[in-house]
Amino acid sequence: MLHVDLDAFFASVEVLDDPSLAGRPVAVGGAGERGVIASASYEARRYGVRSAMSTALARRLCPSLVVLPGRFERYGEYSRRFHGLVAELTPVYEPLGLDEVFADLRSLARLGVEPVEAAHGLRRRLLDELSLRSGIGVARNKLFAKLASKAAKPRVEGGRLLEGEGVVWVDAATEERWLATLPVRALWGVGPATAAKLERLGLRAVRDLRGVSAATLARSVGPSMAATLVAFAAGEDDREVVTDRPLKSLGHEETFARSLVGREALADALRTQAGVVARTLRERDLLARTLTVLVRFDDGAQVSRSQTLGYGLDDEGALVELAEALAGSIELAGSVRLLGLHASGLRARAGGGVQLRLDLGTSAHEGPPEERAEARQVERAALRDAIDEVRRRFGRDALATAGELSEDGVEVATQRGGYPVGPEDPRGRR
DNA sequence: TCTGGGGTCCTAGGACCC
DNA sequence: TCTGGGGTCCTAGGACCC
Repeated sequence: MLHVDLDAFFASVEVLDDPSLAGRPVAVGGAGERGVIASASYEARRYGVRSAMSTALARRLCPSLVVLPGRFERYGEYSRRFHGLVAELTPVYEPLGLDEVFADLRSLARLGVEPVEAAHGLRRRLLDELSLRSGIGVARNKLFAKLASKAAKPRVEGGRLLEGEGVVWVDAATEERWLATLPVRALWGVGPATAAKLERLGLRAVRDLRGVSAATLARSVGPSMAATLVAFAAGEDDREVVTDRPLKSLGHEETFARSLVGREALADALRTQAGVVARTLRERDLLARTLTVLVRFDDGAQVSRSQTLGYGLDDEGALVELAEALAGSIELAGSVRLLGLHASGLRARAGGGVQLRLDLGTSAHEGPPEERAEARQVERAALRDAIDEVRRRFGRDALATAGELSEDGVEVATQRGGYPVGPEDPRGRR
């Protein structure tokens, strides 16, 4: 098993696109008061800047830090090229996020290819062809490969940057001894909460987990995590490389620089988010059967409301309607720091088209509420497809819905017999 | 001046079906 | 009239990953 982890990926892409940043402490993340660092160059890490740290703290540690907003489409381009190089090695690979991948080299090994040599070759190509540095772990399973890639990376000690080995191979003789000394927190799936529970049982190192029964662990961390811990502590990990994982949910959430007060502000933000989620669904030809609205208040309390329908949605109007109903069932216990909208229960929109109802002659639908809602949804889907097609051919601004116009603060045209058309339009819009 | 935004998986309780 | 046990699906919340 191979695990490849790109060094400081987002920050590295920014430096590649703007060489004047080379050698300077660079971070990608939110710049505002509530911003968080997503990626930091090693120059920044020398000052103690780390990902997941608040930007405010990072700036205190490193006043010269260059903080850049994320350009995720650009990172996606680099990520696809990264995956392309891995794919030339083997088709049996599994991305984790944009900057990591597992690859199963067993079939390659049967052909006589040395996994460690393959790892060195891949690392060389990433550097030569994409100018990206990486750490690669080679081991018996995912657990050790991931631990090994971490060990292969550069690290900061006492403000000094130490070069990594680049490729680390964990062999059968050393893996057991090495694993025993690691803190439980190093294991996949053990975060702050689980580590604290284990600490209360007096379990700090992986070695401590050995000899503890799954039943004992399960009382603290649940049956699933207990089974995982027992296996990992023994160095066992039977997780396979899964080459195509279907997307299970997608969403959009936003932490506001200034918390929202009142239902009106919440509804406005929700409409914007429904637009983003609807567009993403349509871009990927997906329908969502479940919608979830998530609210976090200023005091940190978090509440969610979700509903599952008997049919899938991808239309902005329908998403807005449902999202507003869900948000309406949340008691506003203060100002809203974060608002999120998530779509799940995803399925492919068959053939890029929509099954029309045969009795869809007019919009005066009859029948039970759910059927009427479904009929409206089908109509909207057809309308939305037409709008998407017009915009694809003539540009995003070629056409706007009344809803979008009123959000812009532009007078809606119905009162005037039509929306103004032509270059003489005082608003400068066609 | 505490902590973002993209996701996955697990748990527990309730409704419902056979 | 009261009842078991197997199962699925939904909802809400939490932990974790990058």
